Amino acid sequence: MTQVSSKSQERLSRRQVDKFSERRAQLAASALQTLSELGYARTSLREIAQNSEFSHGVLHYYFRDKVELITHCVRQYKAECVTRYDRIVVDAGSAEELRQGFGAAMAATLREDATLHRLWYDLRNQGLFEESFRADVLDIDQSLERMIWRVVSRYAELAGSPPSVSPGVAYAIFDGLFQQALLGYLTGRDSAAADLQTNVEQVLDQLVVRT
Amino acid sequence: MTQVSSKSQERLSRRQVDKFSERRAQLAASALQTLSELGYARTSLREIAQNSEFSHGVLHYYFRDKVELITHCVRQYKAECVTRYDRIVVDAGSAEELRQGFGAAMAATLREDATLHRLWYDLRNQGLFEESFRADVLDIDQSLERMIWRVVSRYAELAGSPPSVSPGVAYAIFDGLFQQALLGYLTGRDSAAADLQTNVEQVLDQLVVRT
DNA sequence: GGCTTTTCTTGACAGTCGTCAAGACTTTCC
DNA sequence: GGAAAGTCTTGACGACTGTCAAGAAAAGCC
Repeated sequence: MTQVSSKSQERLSRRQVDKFSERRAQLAASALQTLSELGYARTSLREIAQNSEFSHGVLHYYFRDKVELITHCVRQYKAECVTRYDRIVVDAGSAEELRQGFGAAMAATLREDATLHRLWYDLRNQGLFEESFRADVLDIDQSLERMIWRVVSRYAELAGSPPSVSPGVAYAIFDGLFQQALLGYLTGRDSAAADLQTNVEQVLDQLVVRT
Repeated sequence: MTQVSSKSQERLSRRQVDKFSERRAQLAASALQTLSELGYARTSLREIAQNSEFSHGVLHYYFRDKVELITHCVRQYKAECVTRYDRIVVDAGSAEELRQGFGAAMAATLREDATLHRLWYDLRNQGLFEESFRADVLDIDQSLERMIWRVVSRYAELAGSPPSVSPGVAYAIFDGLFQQALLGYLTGRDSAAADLQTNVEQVLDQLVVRT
């Protein structure tokens, strides 16, 4: 954008870059909202623009194409959710407290962010078909696995017994439980969130070897 | 199609109905293949027709619209896969045999039917967005849960200890493991199938209470 | 054989899609 | 002030979508 390197120019440039990526983030937020409402298959750029305060042409000013927009969305989504349970891990003073905090937090995000989770599973699946999203999907998935492992390993530590499963298996298990609960929740099973909490707490307990 | 009830007419009618639903099944198979290759978002009726020996117009002769076609596909898919492990359950003479058979069968279907499984997860997710698929998705999901439970409960029986989880939790756990393995397998992790087998056998063992 | 019904193809329709270019508007800078 | 750079809108393009109607082709019937 600028090749001169005077201080004022640099400051200008930086400010512009900031503004540029601020708008990118703003548009990505609109895209994220649209995607979480409609799903990948039914989301168009015009629809995204209508959920923002701009016209559809501006998307190509801030993003090269649809793939770059969605990729940016996915990355933005990741940053928000990948530390979801860290607070609970740090604050928990006992195994029991961690267990209940984790179960409650999963049930809470199921209730509050259901459409966003639904989108994540949709996009993760798109990554199985389309090469373009694959790298980001795998990256986020690994981050989520580490996030879950922080919970499980800390729980084992507090409980005084080592975990009985690998990080990958632990993640797969809680992901399976969550996905099932999401299906139930979004199809109107009222007990879905409460059941999830119960199941998560029960399973977490079984993931450390009994002494 | 016919209101006369002479025997020859009935026989004709029945033959026609059979032929009609045979062709439906044939077209649904083409659709299933296309869907499993491209995913729901990228599959069009013309593409499906190109994967069959007919032209695109014929789809509207056998199916009211796209939704009915895909719904029919999903039902057809279900019939094939919902009894996948029943043979193993019946044949297994010991807990150990069942455990290894189940692990091997899961790994085998991961390798052989990966794109079909990918499609199933895609369509299950579409059910979270689109009302139209929801009923069939939920129906199939429950069938799968029962299928898994036949394995787990039989295993517990053979092992002489009751299961430590509910049918829903058992299904969620193995579904999570399988989905993770599918992600690994389709993104080129060579050990995905072998890992799945190991994990499934290990987890199944943990799902019965130790005595 | 001809007649009727079923089956399939062709071509068109109205609409939507991602993309992009031309230009208007806004902001920034000297 | 005016020039320059950045930002946004508008309208168009070719391609693709699901749907449907008209009629050709095939099969079944007497």
